[in-house]
Amino acid sequence: MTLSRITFPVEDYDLDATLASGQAFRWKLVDGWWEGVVGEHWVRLRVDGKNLLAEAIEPVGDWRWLRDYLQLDVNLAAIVATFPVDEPMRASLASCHGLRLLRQEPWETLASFICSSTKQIVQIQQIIGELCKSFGTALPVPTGHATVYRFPTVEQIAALTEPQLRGCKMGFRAPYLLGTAKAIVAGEVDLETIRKMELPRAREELLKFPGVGVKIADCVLLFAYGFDQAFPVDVWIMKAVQQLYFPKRKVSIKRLRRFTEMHFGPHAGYAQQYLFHYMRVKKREPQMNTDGRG
DNA sequence: GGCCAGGCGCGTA
DNA sequence: TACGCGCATGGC
Repeated sequence: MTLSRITFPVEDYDLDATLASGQAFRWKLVDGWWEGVVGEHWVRLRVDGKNLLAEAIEPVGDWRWLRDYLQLDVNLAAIVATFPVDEPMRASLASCHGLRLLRQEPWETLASFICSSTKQIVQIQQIIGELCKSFGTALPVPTGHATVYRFPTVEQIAALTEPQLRGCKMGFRAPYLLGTAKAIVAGEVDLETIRKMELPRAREELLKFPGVGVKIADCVLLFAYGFDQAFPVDVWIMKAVQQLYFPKRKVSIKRLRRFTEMHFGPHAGYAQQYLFHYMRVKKREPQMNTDGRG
């Protein structure tokens, strides 16, 4: 098999932060490269100065699948310019320049986040890894590299049993994933149609799936469909908004939601990702100040 | 060994 | 509408 290489000029693209930020779960750092699977392609990535290097197995075609996945044409500075100017956002941006949102395949994103509820990111990675290895189709890889697998198709998952899924350590999420796959195969909800909908209608459609509430729906809307206004509120974001914006009084989830919808602008989802990243870094390095000078 | 993790669904008030 | 709880599993 032939390996194909390409270089993309990039600016402000923090590959490490982006691929490890809990929006995608299949990337592994191997010998300084991020190795993963995008669609039916094994691929590895590295940023060197102002270049993003990519390698994949032929045939790779025009690389558009990768450009789209990595959102290389997005003008991050223009997005950041729409963020509110306040201390929490300043600190969040200071914690990480170049954090991006990916554009992932809807089914993989939906299935992954159904498996994400009350799980740590490392555990989600484990579950998804098991799922792909057990039920996904093997893909060609360069010689000397471990075999990788496609994310299982909707049909492949729908054909399984609950115990088979539980074998991937997903516990009580198994019937949710199975039910969702079956609903799609039965044509009850069409993931491609959602692409063309307005955000509220799109969210409504996703909420029809078992195991999908507002949080998981918003993750899919943001990470797969590119609805930048979607603002997933998980425990970290709850904590972030409560601590950083309302330190003196306890706010209800309802008020908190209304605040985020008003406050963060047309690219609220990006702002959310910076807040999420900031809170996680802050917990890891509690001795550091927000400006990084210690 | 208890606590928590990128929640959801359901029962009860 | 608004809580509160159980649900599997594993890292720390």
